[in-house]
Amino acid sequence: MLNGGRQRLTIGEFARQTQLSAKALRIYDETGLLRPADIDPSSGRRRYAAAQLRRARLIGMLRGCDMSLAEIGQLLADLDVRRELAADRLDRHLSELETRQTSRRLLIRHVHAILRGEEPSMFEIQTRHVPAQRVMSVQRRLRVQQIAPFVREVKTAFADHLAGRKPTGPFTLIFHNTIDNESDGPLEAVLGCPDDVQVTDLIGIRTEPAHDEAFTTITKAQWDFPAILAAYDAVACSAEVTNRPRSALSCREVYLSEPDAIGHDELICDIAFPLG
Amino acid sequence: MLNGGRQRLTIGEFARQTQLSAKALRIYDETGLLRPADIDPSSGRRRYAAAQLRRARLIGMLRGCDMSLAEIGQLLADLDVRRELAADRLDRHLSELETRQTSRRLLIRHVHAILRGEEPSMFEIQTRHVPAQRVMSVQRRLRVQQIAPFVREVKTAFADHLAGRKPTGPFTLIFHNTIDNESDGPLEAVLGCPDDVQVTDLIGIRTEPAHDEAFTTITKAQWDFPAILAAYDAVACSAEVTNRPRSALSCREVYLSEPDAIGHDELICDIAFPLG
DNA sequence: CGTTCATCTTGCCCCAAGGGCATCGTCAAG
DNA sequence: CTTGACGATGCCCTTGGGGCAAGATGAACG
Repeated sequence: MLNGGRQRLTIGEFARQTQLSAKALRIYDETGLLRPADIDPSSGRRRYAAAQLRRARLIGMLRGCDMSLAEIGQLLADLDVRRELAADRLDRHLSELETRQTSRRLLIRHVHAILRGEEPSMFEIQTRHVPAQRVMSVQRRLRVQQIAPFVREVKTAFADHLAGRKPTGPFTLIFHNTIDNESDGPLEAVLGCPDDVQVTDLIGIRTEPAHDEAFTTITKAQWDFPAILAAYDAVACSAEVTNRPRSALSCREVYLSEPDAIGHDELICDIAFPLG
Repeated sequence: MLNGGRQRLTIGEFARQTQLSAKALRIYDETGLLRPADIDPSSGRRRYAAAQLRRARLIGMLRGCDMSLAEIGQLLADLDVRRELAADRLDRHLSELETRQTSRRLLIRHVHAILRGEEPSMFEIQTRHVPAQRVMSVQRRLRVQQIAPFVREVKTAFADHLAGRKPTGPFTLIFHNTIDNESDGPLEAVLGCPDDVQVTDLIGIRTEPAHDEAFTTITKAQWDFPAILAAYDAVACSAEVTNRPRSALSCREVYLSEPDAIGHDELICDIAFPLG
């Protein structure tokens, strides 16, 4: 037989040889991740080539590593271009997994201390007064994965707008679930600025009122999700917070360092709860 | 004020103070994980007590550690009984996370070698002849989490049925995707037995045909999911398998040791592919 | 007192990555 | 030619919510 007559495997046979389910293979076909070598035009049956087994098993292993189909698709596209790109993507995925695991470990230590009835020893809670301050402000609704790009964008915009002048206060993320405005925006980024800085299309100007706040300073390792929940919990449970009424202001992260520029054990920001 | 008049928080206020979403709180209410302290009978509004903040934050942190709501519910129930039970459950969860991460790391090493174009160095593939053998057999369709209990049950049944006599072959799991219609193929557990052993309600008797097979022997660490996919891949990609036609027989795991009785670096089983 | 607007309620649809079932079409062996 | 094993498709289910709509309510303001 000629070209069209090469050995073809039915979906069941292919599934058996790849440890994948037929249903999964149909999904990989639909999403374009792994198209069968050809499809019988009369019956619609998928016919796979033996040469596709490698790719199918690779997909199965990457899924086993909790990589999403979308990311697997990108990795396979990279692989067709240059092997190193795919290897780099895999390395990035592994390092995300490791960061996440380290973070969960840290959080579980905190929860364990709580379950044993101990008071949180990993965080030192302090109190301070913050004077009123004029700030540049950008506010937006976004999902967890969109936070990092948003922060990068806003930092650039703030720096451009200051045009070389010094900010008058630290870069701060404010997590309000409530805003009297139209946008029910969860996240606001602010940066203290001199009096003569004006609004732009992107950047608003407002005055953050003076207040007291309870806070704790955390390292970059404690800042990764989900470990950061431990810090929030520690501040929220502290006597300073529970013994005074909560302020109408939302809780916030006050940055001391540039996240990309520091190591995991260096201090990165304060987790701060305004007090009423 | 008396009992009913204590300070109550609306769902929005409660959400803000716990870093949870209102939607999540409604789900925790529906599932009984965290019922509001009371509900306004006329408007149906949920009203939370300040004392519930601790439990809510605990739930948030456990979710951050990828614990399911069902398991969180069990942990909280344990917590009401005795603190140590909850702490033990948390430890078990962490150790599952660690095992999983170790396993993914191992699998990613294998995938990395593949991406670099190397041939798998972590597995030595061998070939052997397996003579025909009379076996006790139990076959069932089940999901991944059901495998361990099934194996325990079947091992006990086999041991009881042999009544002290020695099995004539190793305990083996055979993964046929091919028996029933669609879905994850059923799992068959077999154990070599003397000629006079008879069938029971649970246990069937059949003769496994003689065949050649390619196999590799793996450690317990390599046996955990998903790392075991690397071993399957290595055997499936080996010259022994690709250069000979596949047998009609399904691939299998031939056990050398009792999983619960060995350490992570000890040998546990062969991954074997029958050859045609 | 009424009005506004923020907030709350429920209900519905959506996500990934399939599992499982039913129905119907097809292929191959006896 | 029949039968039974496969395959294709479509629909509903899962987890833990996100998002939105419509309607009800509460509180603050004039």
